[in-house]
Amino acid sequence: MNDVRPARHDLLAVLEDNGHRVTNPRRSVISLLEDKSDGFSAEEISHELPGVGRATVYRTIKLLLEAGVICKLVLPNGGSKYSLARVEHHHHTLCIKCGTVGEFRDTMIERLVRAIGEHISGEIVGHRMEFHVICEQCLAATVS
Amino acid sequence: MNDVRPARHDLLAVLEDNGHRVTNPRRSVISLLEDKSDGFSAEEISHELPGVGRATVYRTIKLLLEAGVICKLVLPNGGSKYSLARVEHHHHTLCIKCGTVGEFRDTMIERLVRAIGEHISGEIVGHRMEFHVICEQCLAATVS
DNA sequence: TGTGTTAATGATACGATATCTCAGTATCCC
DNA sequence: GGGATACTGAGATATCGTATCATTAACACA
Repeated sequence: MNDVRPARHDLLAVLEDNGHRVTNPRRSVISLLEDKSDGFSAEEISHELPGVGRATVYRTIKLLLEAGVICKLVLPNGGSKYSLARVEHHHHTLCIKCGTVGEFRDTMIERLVRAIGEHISGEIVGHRMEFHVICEQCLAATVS
Repeated sequence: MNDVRPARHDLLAVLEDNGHRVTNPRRSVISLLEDKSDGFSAEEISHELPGVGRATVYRTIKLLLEAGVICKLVLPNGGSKYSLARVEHHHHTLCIKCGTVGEFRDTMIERLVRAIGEHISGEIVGHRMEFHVICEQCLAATVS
């Protein structure tokens, strides 16, 4: 638990390894989102990179997603956020105040999934679990 | 587990109790979605009710959502489905083939949430858990 | 180091989803 | 039955993500 080490992949190298070209727009996108520690949205990245086309931002994010180095989180309102996939299989916390995304890993969940699987009709092929929280920062801000 | 009894609320009465008017468009929407046992989307309802404005469909669904008698499920692709909230607090299964939504209740999950809460920074205010499955029908269809 | 193949780019159009606006209408309290 | 007002629906608008396609840049190879 909480073994969220910043196992910094070289995202550019990942693209290269997957047979994609290293271009300037991709460099820009990647260097920006490597600094985002608490999740980011595609539009956010796009706005912060006026020199890069919106389509390219979306395409780059999709490539990284397919490579498994970032992961997608669909918000309750239907929007999407992404976060660097620091740990292999993990789940997310989502602050309902500021939208910060965190990640954690817990083997109890996997055990639970297996246990529940035996009681559900059909075949389980995946699961999604997320916690809606008020993060430390927002808690502190509320108290004041 | 699996205690999904059809505890049929009178959805119209719920609206009334919340101070809303009973109108013909709302009657149409509600009577249609009371027959949907495996989830529905707003657009789906709208298409099946050409006589009712799209905005009204969305508005009615939102009212029912606020009243807590239906619940919203955000799909991995960002779309939304809704289902009648038959059991108080429950979780969903989502067939990745046909999109059918099921619901189930399991106290193990709640216990797990409490246990994990002690290890997560911040305050947990809610959670969401869903299982991606291939439902019985789709399994049967695949075998043939 | 040049060059050709081909992947990548970005402006723009498009589709899907959901909300907003606002004049006209229906509800329901009295 | 009448009136205040919540509700309706057509259409405009906003947002998110993808498709199109002419132009440009990457990179393997000579």
